[in-house]
Amino acid sequence: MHDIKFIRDNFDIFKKKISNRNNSASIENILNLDKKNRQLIFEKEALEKQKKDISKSKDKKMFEISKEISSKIKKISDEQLITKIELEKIISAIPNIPHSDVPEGTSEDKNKIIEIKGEIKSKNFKPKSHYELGEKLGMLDFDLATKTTGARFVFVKDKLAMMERALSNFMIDVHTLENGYKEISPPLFASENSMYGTGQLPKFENDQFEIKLDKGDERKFLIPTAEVILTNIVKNQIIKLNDLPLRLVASTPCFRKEAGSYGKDTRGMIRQHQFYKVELVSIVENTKCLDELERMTNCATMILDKLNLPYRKIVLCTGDMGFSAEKTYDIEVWLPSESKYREISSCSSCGTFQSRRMNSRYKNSKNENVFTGTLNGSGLAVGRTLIAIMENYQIEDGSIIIPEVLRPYMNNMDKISSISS
RNA sequence: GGAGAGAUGGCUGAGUGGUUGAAAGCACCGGUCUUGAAAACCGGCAAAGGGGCAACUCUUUCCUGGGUUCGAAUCCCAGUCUCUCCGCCA
Repeated sequence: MHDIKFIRDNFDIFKKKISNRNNSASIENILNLDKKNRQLIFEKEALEKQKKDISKSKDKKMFEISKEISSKIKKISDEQLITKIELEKIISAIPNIPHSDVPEGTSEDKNKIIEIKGEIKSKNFKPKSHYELGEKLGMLDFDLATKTTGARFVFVKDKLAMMERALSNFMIDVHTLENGYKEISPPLFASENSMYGTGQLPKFENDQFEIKLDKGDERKFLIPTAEVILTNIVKNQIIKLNDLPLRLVASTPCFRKEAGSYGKDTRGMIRQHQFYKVELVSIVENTKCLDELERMTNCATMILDKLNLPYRKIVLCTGDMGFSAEKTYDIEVWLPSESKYREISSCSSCGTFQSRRMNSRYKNSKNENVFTGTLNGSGLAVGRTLIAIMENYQIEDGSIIIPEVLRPYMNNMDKISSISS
């Protein structure tokens, strides 16, 4: 959520910054609505004052007048409420303002590569895709998922299932033991309000799976990422300065409709309706967001370093960032079968954008209540990491060498092959 | 699912129709004392929003939404959530 005062005082700057993002919201009406809203508040408060004075005076002669004032107040405050809702509807659909050091651009070609790391090992055979490898091993079964569930799901079986589980455990261990994150096992449902807090609603409802409840009261959604539920932990809260930074990690399934991705990545498990992800969330003093973003991104790349997977780090341009982000690094891992880098992590600072929506604050050193900074990043997407290992660690016969660091998590096996299983 | 109890400021917790925005305690901030700290003592301390260059001022808010009343934390109705007991259950 944006600060209306900032918009009011810096409308041209605001407009310009927002125009860099893929944003369709019409913002021209904001100033008018804001002005109208404040005018109505002013009128309403003047009447409320009159009424209050009468009540205090306990002057029976004035009681009738007070009743008349009440009906006037009702009328004005109804109109004010409508105005305010309309204003909030517009503002809540406007994405965050990009940080000033984010490159401008409308599409991904303007993203900037920051770093390329890890050795891409050339193979003396044609690398297979993860789904060829997995199906040949009998450990990835897309047809079975189609039978039981539908498109964009997969059964992971046997040693690959074990590796998937090992990856989650390995990543969480690194983040809890080395990087100072606290492990959380959260609910996988989020309330409508929580979804609003992190910015999935109202604009991206079509991407979300809503739960059908027995009773018709509050709406619930399957989390599209643990970011939603972890970040909302601090919703409506005033945190003590001493308790910051708050660093949380969770491994959870994530559920996404992938609306608008029809035809994209239909083969394999790159893009599924359900996938595991280890998510990092930091709640920090709002002055420390960018430092924390660097730190968090390093925590994510650390996993790839330990797994010896080649990757690159890019900074997203203004038009390619997610709704709530002010700055985002994507980490892309090398996939030999496609001869390209594919996203495996995305780390974002949201500044105070989410905390305004959530009303999450802390007392700063001057003892003032100020909005927290929130960050989230994948550390990493487990399914895609599995893919990356399969493809990068494959040998000619279709077996997969298990990365050293994972072996302790897999009964010290060193290889997955159809023969051994 | 059945029966009760409850929801008040960062936290704990008084308060059943008229200076109650709300006692008290804790926490926090400032000060005195101390070589320093602690303790003790003194003072300050809710939030959001509006107006004003500012000092300041006004409005709203005691779970949420309605209602009664000139006036509601306090009375009435509906809802949400929490706790206790019983039942059921991984």
